[in-house]
Amino acid sequence: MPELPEVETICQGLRAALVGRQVAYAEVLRSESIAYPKPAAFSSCLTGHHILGVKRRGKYLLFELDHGATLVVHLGMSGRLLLKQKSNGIGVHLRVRILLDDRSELHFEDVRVFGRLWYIPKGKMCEEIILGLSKLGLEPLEHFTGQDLKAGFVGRRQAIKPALLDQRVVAGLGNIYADEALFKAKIHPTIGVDDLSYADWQRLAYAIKDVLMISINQGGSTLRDYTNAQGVNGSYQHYAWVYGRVNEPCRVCRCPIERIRLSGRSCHFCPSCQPWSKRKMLKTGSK
DNA sequence: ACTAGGTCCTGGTTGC
DNA sequence: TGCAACCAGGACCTAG
Repeated sequence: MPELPEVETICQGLRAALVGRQVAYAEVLRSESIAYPKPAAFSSCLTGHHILGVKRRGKYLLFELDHGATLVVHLGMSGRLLLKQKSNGIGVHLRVRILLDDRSELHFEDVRVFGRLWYIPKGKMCEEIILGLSKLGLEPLEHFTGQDLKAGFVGRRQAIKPALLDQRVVAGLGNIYADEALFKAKIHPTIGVDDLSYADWQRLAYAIKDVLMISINQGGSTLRDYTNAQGVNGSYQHYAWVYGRVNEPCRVCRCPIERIRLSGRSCHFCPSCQPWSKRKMLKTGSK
């Protein structure tokens, strides 16, 4: 599942390979993968553009094109962007194929078809077309403090774990790194956002930055589908504190890691390092 | 305004 | 062995 570290890793790899390249042709193999404009228009609009830069915002990848246009990609659950020297047949999950002027190809593969691509023409802002992008909150790797984090949840009473998945507050966190950051900050995932102390928010902001930076240095996490643009797996999963480690001993206290269901998502934590405490807990759908 | 839960989608896993 | 049911989850939508 590509979250901020995985998208950042892909972004860095693609920037090195794609800046200066020209799109020779774009082929859409699955129309649902194109969010804007219509698939046929997407192909014709993209053709001929030079790629000037590659950036990341939250979990979105933005390819800056010449003549003021932008190609935006969200990988969703299982999307991958792979650089190929030439396509050896069409893979089952290949959704969009972009041929470049040096005969290399950029393949968008996506098993579960939750990923989307947008072509934003000159004169339009990405935020006009992509609602999710317009609402994105703080970039945790930029200036980002406990105060900022606390301010993002003012007036809310949700449990902290599902709250952290809200991209309108923190851009780029997903299920893996939300669990990891809460462990590192020693905060139980079901504690309400209105019940965290200032010290909690400070520890959490620091923990979010820390787990994201460590994962970027490991090339992200590979749990099932993810690889970088060169097809190489990430390795953060080998160092994860709690995510994907249900019933395994905590790396700090040896207490078995637990998994509950919270707002429809799996949630991993150490019941000893992240104690319930005396503070108010929110009702959860845990089983 | 906020929150929980359903939906999309497919391949892997589990259970009978 | 084979089939059906279930599970994973990011973003969006709807209902309460």
